[in-house]
Amino acid sequence: MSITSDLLRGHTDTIILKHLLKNDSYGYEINKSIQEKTQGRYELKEATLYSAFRRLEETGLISSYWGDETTGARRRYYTITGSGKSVYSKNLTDWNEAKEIIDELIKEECK
Amino acid sequence: MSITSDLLRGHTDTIILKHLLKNDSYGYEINKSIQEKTQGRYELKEATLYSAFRRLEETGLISSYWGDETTGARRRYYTITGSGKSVYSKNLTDWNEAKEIIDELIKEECK
DNA sequence: CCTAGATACCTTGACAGACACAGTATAACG
DNA sequence: CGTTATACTGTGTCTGTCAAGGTATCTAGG
Repeated sequence: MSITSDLLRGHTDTIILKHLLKNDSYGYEINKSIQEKTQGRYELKEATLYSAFRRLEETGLISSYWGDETTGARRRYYTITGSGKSVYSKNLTDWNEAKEIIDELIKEECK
Repeated sequence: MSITSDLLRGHTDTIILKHLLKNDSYGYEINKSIQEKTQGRYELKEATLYSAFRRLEETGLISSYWGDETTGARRRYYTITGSGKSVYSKNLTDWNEAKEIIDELIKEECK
């Protein structure tokens, strides 16, 4: 991973929720998708990913079911809930605000 | 604080380093400055701030000295080191990259 | 047939940053 | 003389991330 994980910290849940907006998905696929989108600059570590699933399910933002694959490894699919969708929206808003604040606080003034 | 602290996590050091670029400063002043700049939307908790100072000093990014105030509470002033300046620059670069990655990963596609 | 690699998931334990809470001390103001 | 503002410090806790290990299935190559 090329960028420090602390900068991504706190975004894991939002990243997952975003991936589930379009359609149900499962851990491995979400992670592959993240790697492709970022050209390998970022990947969720498995432990991080699956512990995020647990957290999100416990707080009711996603729900899950086992896929009915007759072949290959089993997959646990996740669905975003209504509450998950509104948390996603709020996180997007928060992120836009945070971005501004951080920029303001760390950018060098030119004078 | 209006935004969740996890979004700011990892930026504390950079925020402090940035404040020390212009001139030496001390904890209380830095925090006041942050609150003013963000119109109270963000403040570093004292424990966070002072433990960051300790961390930064241990890793040689800043150095410190006691002010010679003859009146009022004592102040510990901090100075950014050369190494601190280059870490600051790197953090700025990292942040710009992280911003793009996060945006790409959490923004809803319109189709 | 056997093995390596890709797919897919899970658990445990440790770490580090942020914070709540508590404490210390000085000066100004009514 | 008590409150508020200034200014710093220490202890202990919480939470997200990750390293490291494990399980199981399918595919392709030798």
